[in-house]
Amino acid sequence: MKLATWNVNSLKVRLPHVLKWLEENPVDVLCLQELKTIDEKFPLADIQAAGYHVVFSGQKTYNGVAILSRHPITDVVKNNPLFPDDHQRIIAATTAGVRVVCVYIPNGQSLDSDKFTYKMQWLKALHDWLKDECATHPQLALMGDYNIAPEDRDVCDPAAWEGQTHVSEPERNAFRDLLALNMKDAFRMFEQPEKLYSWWDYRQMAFRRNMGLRIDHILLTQPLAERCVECVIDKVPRKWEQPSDHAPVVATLK
DNA sequence: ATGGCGGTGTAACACCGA
Repeated sequence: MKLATWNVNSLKVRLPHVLKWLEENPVDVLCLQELKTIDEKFPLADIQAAGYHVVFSGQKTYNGVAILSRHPITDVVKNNPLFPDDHQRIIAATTAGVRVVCVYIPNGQSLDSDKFTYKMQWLKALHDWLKDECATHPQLALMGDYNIAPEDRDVCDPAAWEGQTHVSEPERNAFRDLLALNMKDAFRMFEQPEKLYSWWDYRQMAFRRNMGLRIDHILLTQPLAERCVECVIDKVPRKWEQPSDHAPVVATLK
């Protein structure tokens, strides 16, 4: 069984990429972030025609998340019940026996901004909610765009990023707090190539120069971690025409 | 130091992302 996550940066623009990628990578579950579209404009028929069940929570212009699955989807929750939020950044559901929590964690902009305060409050509320969710659902996967590079080895140029959002100690502490809910970063369970990232800026030919960050993650509770045999970042669709700036992350469970 | 690029909304540029 394969679980994947991908920030598509506009599903309207990236639908052909998603369909092509799913054809080549028929994963069981795919979490999407940054749909940037209202629910009325969600390409439901195209996704269903590709053989997927789907649930989604969108809004105009920003944010928006979805869960696609080859298996029936039940018990859908939109947003964190502990954190009233105008942004559509969380959708959770049960499929194939797994509680899938799809997140688009706030960017944070800069450490002295109101958006950073929002990010940290959002992360604390996520932790508090997941504490209960993990107890209720022992087989839980927290997947999405975290906008956090957990360690310096997840950053192309740590010196250049110092003092910026995504790499700060408060954010990294929040990431460790999630791991402390007895979850494993699937990517780090295995030997990995050095300098492998999941996001590269559109500017300055950052992808060709591999100037990236690893900010998209799959965290697995212990029972799922025990089943996990591989976790990869697929850089292939980042090379396609008009790509998302993020690459999919894929975990394989036995 | 600033803006690079790309998407959205809207119809020339502002806002946002990371």
